[in-house]
Amino acid sequence: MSYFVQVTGDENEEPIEIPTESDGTLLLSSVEAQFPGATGLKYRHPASRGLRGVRLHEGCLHPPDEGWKFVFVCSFPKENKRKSDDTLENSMSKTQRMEKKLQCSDLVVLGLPWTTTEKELRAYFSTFGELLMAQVKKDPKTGKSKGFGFIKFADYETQLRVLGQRHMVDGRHCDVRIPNSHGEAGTRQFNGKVFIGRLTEDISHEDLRTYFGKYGEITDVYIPKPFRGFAFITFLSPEVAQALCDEDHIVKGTSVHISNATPKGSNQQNQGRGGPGGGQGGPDNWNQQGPGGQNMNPLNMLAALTQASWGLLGNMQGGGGPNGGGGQSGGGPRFNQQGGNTGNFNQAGSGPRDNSNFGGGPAHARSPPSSQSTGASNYGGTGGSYGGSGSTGYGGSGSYEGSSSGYAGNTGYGNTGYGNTGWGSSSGSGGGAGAYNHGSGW
DNA sequence: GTTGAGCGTT
Repeated sequence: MSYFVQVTGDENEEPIEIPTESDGTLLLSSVEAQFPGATGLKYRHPASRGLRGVRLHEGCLHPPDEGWKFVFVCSFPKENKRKSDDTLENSMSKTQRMEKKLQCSDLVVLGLPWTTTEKELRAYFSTFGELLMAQVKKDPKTGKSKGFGFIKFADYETQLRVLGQRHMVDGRHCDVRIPNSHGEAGTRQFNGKVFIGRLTEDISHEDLRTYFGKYGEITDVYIPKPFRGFAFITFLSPEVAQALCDEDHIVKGTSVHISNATPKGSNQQNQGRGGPGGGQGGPDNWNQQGPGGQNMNPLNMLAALTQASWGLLGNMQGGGGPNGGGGQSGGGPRFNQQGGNTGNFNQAGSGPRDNSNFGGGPAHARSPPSSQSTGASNYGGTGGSYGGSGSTGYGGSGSYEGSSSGYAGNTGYGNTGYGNTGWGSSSGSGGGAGAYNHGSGW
């Protein structure tokens, strides 16, 4: 049984109760579920009146000597501070307004303890967001749990978030996946996972979170033990993950290499991932795939991912943006290394604290907030949302090596583009060379 | 009374 810790994003806000693990620790991921971008907790000690940090080790927050009896306040990296949910909900509503609402699917929860009840299942997953359904499958005769269940969330972002990480229910690691009841390959949902190579042992979970948190909200960090020289980081936004791919970054003085994390056992660079492969499995189901494949450039992936996973397709008509190239052939998005003016991923709002990102954080900024320029956004147009009203221009002035490509014409989201059939299915109706518009997925 | 990869009586 777990205890509930009162956590707030700001000292003046009403706390949210977040369940601890059975060992009494509180998972940072549980906190992040409610407070995206949080990197730790602090509390005001009654005696010293000072703020004290909560010990964090490998994603587990350890209670102070006094226990979890205080109200704990989230720590955020520098300017990343944000109120718990305004950014989230703002961007969400915008996203949903412009698109048919991103629909949640039932999710299967594998690996539940035999003893976990529906109530407990609900209690746990409710901490991520509104839960519409929770059931534990049982043997009709004995009434005993079969060790798995199903849940469904109300908000798609919640689903994304939950899919993006491992879970601990009643002391057991559980996996949440999109069900494949129809036998075949099943549905692998891209969850923004990247492979971090050339890692050194002195780089911790926290180091990775701190460093890469600049680029977007992180939902999971996994460093295999014993140490193997690499790690996986999962971003809430697949775009952020893809944008970082194939880059070198200096973390704690070490140059680590970021590349795509692909499911083990299939080399599917060119297969279009028709039936998205294997599950959303644990970290060990992933291995590195060399970045060299011809279709593996970030833009390709971005195209597919953006369309597929965010369901912007039907409306991705290009043009119209401030710098829009008209028609359906806006230039491909260019990711600015340093937030230059051509950055299509800079949001319209010019400030470093742009509340229009999907994940709340600098989700689409290719660079840390501090270096964001005032470049107009072609990503969403008005309001700088992920497809706000008005412009839908994805393209714009920044092209990729001069090629232009359309982003329109994907087949959609729910049952075709993303979830169940595959998501390399862009039809490529864009103009120009269409270089990034193939249905080959990645 | 056990178990630990998987996929749902409606």
